[in-house]
Amino acid sequence: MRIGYPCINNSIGCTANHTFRLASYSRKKLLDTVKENLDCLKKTLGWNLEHGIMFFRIGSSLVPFASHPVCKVRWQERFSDEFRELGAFVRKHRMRISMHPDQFIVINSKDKGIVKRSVKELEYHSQVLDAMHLDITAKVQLHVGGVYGDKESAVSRFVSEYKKLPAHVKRRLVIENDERCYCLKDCLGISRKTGVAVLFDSFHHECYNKGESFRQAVGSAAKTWKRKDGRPTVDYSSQKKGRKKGSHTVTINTKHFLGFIRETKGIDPDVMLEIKDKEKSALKAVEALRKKGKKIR
DNA sequence: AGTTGTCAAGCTAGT
DNA sequence: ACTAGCTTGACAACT
Repeated sequence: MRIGYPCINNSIGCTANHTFRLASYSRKKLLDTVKENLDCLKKTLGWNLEHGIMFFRIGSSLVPFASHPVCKVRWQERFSDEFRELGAFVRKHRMRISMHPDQFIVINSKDKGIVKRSVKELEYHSQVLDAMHLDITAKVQLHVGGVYGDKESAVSRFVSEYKKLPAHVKRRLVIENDERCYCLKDCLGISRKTGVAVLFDSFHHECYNKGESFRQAVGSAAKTWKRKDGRPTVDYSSQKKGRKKGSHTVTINTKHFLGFIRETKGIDPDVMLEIKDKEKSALKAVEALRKKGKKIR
């Protein structure tokens, strides 16, 4: 079992998420920014290793505007050495990497343009992991998308768009239950139609579910993962007190977390903590699990 | 140097 | 009609 956090480490004084305004795009600006981001990513993974955190989500702006028509730079080739080195580090230490395209990526949209741009963005995400020469256990996780007042049609659009995706995208793509539109049951239905693996999000499940316990839910999602997909991964968070339903907690609630982990016994997924204070909660989680005698790689 | 409005992109529920 | 929330964070123009 690995513990991870998404996109940014606030303890090390750099981020791998530098971007810039589209209006100030230039070839040089892109190259400088990517170099800076890759340097920081290396530093972040080094810090993670030192602290026993073996799972990390790379932010989508690692290569800003990579899927935008403005970007003509062959960044995979330009930075092939850097990507390869990062990937070698990940493989050497048996770390896990994931990515999560943001909310604008909607492959079941009714708007063909949105679908097309979304596919481009999915290709970019896969290309980053490909450039690192990571096997297909490095996943790209995506929400199903919009409902548009007719879930049945929206699902069938998802299924048909999914089937058309390039193979290099499909082999990394997993779908995640969300807190409003597509619950775990919906995702499992899509999985049956497509073979796509389902990444279980515990907090979204708490917001929107069909009465399944954590244990049942984690178990049924895990069954959609094939051997080649690696250990199932789950997202974990909890509600921020006093805020709107769906707000992520600022720091980990250790008791709630350990309760969740207890429900995953025997499945032992890799756990991504979607919590605002990022690496701080990841450290708390690792420590809490070690105290319980859990083996954390 | 520090603050604040704005940023490529979408959708839904709540006010 | 408008905003919060989602991986909210980071840039860039302003005090």
